[in-house]
Amino acid sequence: MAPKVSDEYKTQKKIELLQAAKRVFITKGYTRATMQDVMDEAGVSRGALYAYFDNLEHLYLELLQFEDQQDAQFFTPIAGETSWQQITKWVYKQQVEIEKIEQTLSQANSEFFLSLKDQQKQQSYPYITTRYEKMVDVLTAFFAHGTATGEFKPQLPPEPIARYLISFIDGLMLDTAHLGAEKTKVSEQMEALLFSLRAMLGPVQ
Amino acid sequence: MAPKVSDEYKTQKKIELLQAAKRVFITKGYTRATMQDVMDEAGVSRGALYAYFDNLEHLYLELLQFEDQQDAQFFTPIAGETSWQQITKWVYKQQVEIEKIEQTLSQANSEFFLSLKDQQKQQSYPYITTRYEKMVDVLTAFFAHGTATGEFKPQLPPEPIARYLISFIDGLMLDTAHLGAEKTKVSEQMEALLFSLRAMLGPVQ
DNA sequence: TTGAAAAACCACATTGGTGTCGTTTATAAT
DNA sequence: ATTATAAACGACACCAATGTGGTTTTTCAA
Repeated sequence: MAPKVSDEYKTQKKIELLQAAKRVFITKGYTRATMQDVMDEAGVSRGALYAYFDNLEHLYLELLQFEDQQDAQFFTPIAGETSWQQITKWVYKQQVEIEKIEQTLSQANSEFFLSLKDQQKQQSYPYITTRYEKMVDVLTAFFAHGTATGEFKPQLPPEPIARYLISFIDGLMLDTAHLGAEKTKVSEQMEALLFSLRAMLGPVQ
Repeated sequence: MAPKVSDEYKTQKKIELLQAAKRVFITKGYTRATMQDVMDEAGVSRGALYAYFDNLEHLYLELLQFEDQQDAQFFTPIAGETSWQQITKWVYKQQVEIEKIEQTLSQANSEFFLSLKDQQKQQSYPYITTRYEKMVDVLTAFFAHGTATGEFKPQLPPEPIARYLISFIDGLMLDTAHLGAEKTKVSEQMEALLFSLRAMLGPVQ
C-alpha cells in the first residue's frame, strides 16, 4: 500500500494558506474577511481550505501565533547598547509600524480581539489572554534590568509602567487605524511618550 | 381631514427605540448586534423599527449622537478649582467608566469605529471623523488655559499632550474591554497617567 | 503499473440576517 | 360615527456566507 504526501507537504501548504489569509486580513480586516476571500486569494477550493482550518476564527488564531513567533527577542539586553537606547529604538519601530498601519495586521488584530468578547470563547483560547501578560512580563523584566544596572532610577514600579506603555501603543494603533496617521500625528505622540518614559524611568545618561 | 399621531409621538418613540438599542449594544457590542435583537428588546415589529432607522449603522450613529450631546462641558474652567484638580477629577471619572466597562458602550464604540474602515463610509459620516478632533481641541484649550493662568509650565506643546492623553485612554479601554479591569490593573495605570501628566504639564502647586 | 489513501474539488443544503411591501390596526379631525 | 391617514405588523424573497459530503484527482509505496 501507499498513501499520502510527505509530512512536509501539509505544513508547507498550511503556511501558504496562512500567507494568503494574511493578505486578506490586511486589506479587509477581520470582521469583513470571509473564508471565501481566503479561498479566492489562495486559489484553492472550499474543501481544501476547510481541510486545514475549521473556520475563520481558528484560521486567524493560527495566523496570530505564526506571526508572534517572530518578535519576542527585542527586549533581551544587548551588549553595547544602553537600555534607554534600546527602548528608544523600539518606540521608533512601533512608530514606523503604526505609520504604515494599512499594510499591517493591526486593524484586523483589534477587530479579532473585540470579536472575542463572547465569554465562552475567551476561555477556550488561553493563548489570547496570556499574550498581554507575556508582553507585560517582558517589559517589566526589561525595566527591572535597566534598574539593576543603575541606568534607570524609576519613579514608579516597573509593572505599571509596562502596562501603561502597552495601553498607549494600543490606543494609538486603534485611533490611527480609524483616522489615519496624519490625523493622529503619530510622531508627535511618540515624542510625548518618550518624554513620559524618561520622567518615569529617570534614565541617568 | 385628519390623520396622524402627534409630532411628539414620533420623537418619543424614537428615543424609546434608541434606549432599547443601547441595552442591546451594551450586552452584545456592535458587531454581533442585529436589527432583530433591537426589535426583540424594544418589543416592536420589523416594519416599525425600519420606519425609524434604515439599518444598524444609522441606528448606531443616531445613538452615538444622542449620547454625545450629554458630556462636552467637563473641560470648561470652573471657578474655585484649579485646572489640575479638574483634570484629576476627569481622570478618575474615566477610571470609573472603564472599570465598569461591561455596562457601557465603550466596546460597541470601538467595534463601530473599526467597522467603518471602509473608505466610502468614512467620508459619508463626517461626524465620526470630527469627534476626535473636537476632543483634541477641547483638551488643548484646557491645557492652554491652565498655562495662561500660570498654573501649568508645560514641557511640551499642549496639542501633543492632548492627543497622547486620548490615545492612552482609548488603549486602556480597548485592553480592558478585552481582558477585564482586574487584568489590566486600571487604577495603577491611572496613577502612571497622572504622574506623566504632572511631568508634562509641570503644574505649580 | 497499479491501487490504496489522502488531498482537492465543488455542488448543495442550511443558516441567519436583511430590507420590502401588502395588510391590519389605531388615531384624531370632521 | 365616519373616514383619511399614518403607524405597526409580519410574511416573504433575497443574499452572503458557512460547513458538509460525495466525487475526482494526485501521490507514492509496493
